[in-house]
Order: sequence, then structure tokens, then C-alpha cells
Amino acid sequence: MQNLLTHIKNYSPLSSEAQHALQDYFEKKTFSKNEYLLTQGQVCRNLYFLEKGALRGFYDLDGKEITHWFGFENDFVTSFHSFITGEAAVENIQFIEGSILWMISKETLNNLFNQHHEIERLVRIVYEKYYIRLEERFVNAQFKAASERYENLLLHTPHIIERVPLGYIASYLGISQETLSRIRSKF
Amino acid sequence: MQNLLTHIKNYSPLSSEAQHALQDYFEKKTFSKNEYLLTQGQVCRNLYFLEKGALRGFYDLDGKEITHWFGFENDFVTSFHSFITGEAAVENIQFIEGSILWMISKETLNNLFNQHHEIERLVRIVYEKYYIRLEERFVNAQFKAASERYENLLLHTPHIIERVPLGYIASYLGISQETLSRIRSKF
DNA sequence: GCTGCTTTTTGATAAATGTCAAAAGTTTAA
DNA sequence: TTAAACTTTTGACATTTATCAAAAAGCAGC
Repeated sequence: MQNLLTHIKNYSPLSSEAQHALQDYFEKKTFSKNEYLLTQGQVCRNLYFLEKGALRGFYDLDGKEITHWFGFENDFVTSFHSFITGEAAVENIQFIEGSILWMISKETLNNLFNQHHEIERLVRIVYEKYYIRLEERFVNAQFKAASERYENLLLHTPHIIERVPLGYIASYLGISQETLSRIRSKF
Repeated sequence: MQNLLTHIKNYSPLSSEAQHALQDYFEKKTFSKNEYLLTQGQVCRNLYFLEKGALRGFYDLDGKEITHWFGFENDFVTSFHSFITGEAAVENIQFIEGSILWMISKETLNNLFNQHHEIERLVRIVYEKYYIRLEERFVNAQFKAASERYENLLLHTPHIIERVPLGYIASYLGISQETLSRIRSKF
């Protein structure tokens, strides 16, 4: 929990009342490797903070698993589309490592927004950060060649390489595993 | 202005005090075709609401202009990365049509956040919507073939085809203009 | 240290898309 | 109305990446 509170300060400061409110409502969860946090078709009504571990979001495309994002320590994770719209998720979220998370429901969070303006501010700022993070990935995906995308990964998020099987990374980068293997052999 | 207030209700309801505050601080701007709202290297300190017209965001890649987004009626526009981080923009924003916008500075907006929780809520919700919009584009960019991306464009945002030169659309879809032309000839 | 299972690499070939150059079509403005 | 400027299409060819199949490497459990 301390992790969560400490991390949150990087986004926006919180009064001790707001901190206590968060402490009261975030609930600890642990999962082991390969378990699912969410499967396709479910509505994701919770937001999670990943304290320890790793997970991936993936969906099925013609029988192939397409991993499109990863979560690591100090990431907020959820199936954003489902969480925001209330529609069924098209993706699965699965643990790559045994993990510890903190969970809060959308409903509880909305109540906290009403009680503590500063918590809603925090979330607004988190969205800002996550928006520009996604924007960067988008530009990479659309306008960079496969080998540049891999180099960027090495440069900016090397922990992904160290902790994730290559097959997942390939689809994360939007390339086939064989092509990724060939790119790697050139380094 | 009425447009802006009406549109905002789609996101989140506002008290009349908050509405009046917005009315007091949003400033009307008009631009003609080909003018720039922002050029690369400037810090974008304003958020805009596009009441009428169209514009594009593009950046320079080895001397080529890469258009990566468009704005149309009722879009909130800014150079998000620059607006959020306060860093120099890497992109240019240029009008594709003569346009009418409403402008508010980040500073003024932050002040309004402090005075009106519901305005910050509104912006939080706008970020949510824009986040999932970007997520969809990302998945398209990374995991769909060029012709599928074009079909999706026809299906979901046909106004882009009608109002934007093909060269801009090609880079928006992440393909060369020649390839786009060949895809089109098959319909 | 083996055995079987999973992950990664390599090879051959096919498909998609890019690049450069030129032709055809469209728009603009004198 | 017509020439100039810009936009879109077409052709030939190069490059990148995908696909399928098989070999090699790595790893968990005995």
C-alpha cells in the first residue's frame, strides 16, 4: 500500500484525508503466474495498481494471441475500454509473473471523486500521462520500421526484454516472432 | 459558444455557474485555410475547441510531412504532449479549412479546476474518451493491414475522405500515397 | 544428467508495401 | 480560357515483413 501512496505523489499530492480514503478502499489481491485477471467478454469494473509482478493484455485474432500491452510495477492497469464504457472487454489480462495488486471498483472510485476533488484530479493527471504514453506508442507503431521499434524497446523499456517471452514481445511490437528473431540476430 | 456548451453536455453536465465561467474564459479565434495554429518547437499552452472547420497535426520525418491526426467540428484540439508536459511541440498544427475555434489557456483552465470541481471532472471524462479513441487507432495501426485500415476509415470516419487531400490521408493511415491510390482503385 | 516440452532461430519462399519516375487529372487564378 | 501548379494514378522494380516448415537451443521435472 505504501508503494501505491508513494507512487501517487509523483502524479499529484494528496491530503492525508484523501490518502486515508484510498487506503480504506483499495483492496489487496495476489495472483500467480498464468492466472487471468480478466477474460474476454467480461466487463472490467475495477481499476488495479500493480505493486509487484507483471502481466499482459492480449486478444484473439484468427486463433492467434496478440499481446498489445504489458503492465509492470507501479502501473495502473485495467481494460480501459471496458472500464470506461462499461462494455464487455475484447481482451484478456493474464499474469506473466506472480503478482500483487491493489484493486478499487469504478463505483467506489466515483464515490471518492465526489468526496475528494483531489482524487479526481489525481486520476485526471494519470489519464494525461497515460494518454501521451499511448500517443508515443502509436507514432512508433505507425511510422517506424520493425527494427527501429525494437531498438526503441531496448532503449526505453529494456525490462520488457528481460521479463517477457519473445513471442509476446513480437506481437507487442506488431511483428512476427521470426522477424523479431532476425532483427535480434543483427545486434 | 453555444456549440461548445451543448457539446460539453455529452461528456458531463455542468451547473450554470460552471457554464458561465467557461463562457467568460473561452476566447473566440478564427483562422483561414493553410494558417498554422502551432509550429514545431513552440510550447502549446492552450486547449482549443473546434467549432467549425478542419485541421491536421503533422510532423517532419526526413523532409516528409507525416500527418498523424485530424480535427473536425466539436473536437478538442491541442498538441497534447506539449500541452501536458510543457515541452516544445514536435508537431505542427495547420488548418485544412477556414475555421472557428474557442481557446482557453492551460493556466486559466487550471484555475477553473480549482474553482469548479465539475470542470475538472469534465476534462477527466474527455481524457477518458480520447484515450479509448486513441487506443482504437493504435490497434488499427499496429495489427491491421493497409487496406483494412482504409476500409475502417470509409466505415467510421467517411468525412475525412470527403474533406482531406489524399496525401494527408495516406500518412494518417501510415501508408504511402501510391499504395493508398492502389487500394482505392480496387473499390 | 536425461527426457520431453516449450521457446527461439534459421531457411526458403510469398505477399505486402515502399520508392522513384512519369503520366493523367484537377484546381486555381491571371 | 488557358497556363501553371498541385494532386492523384499508374508502372516497374526494390525492400520489408510474413508464412510455413524444420532445426537448434533452453528449461522443468524427474
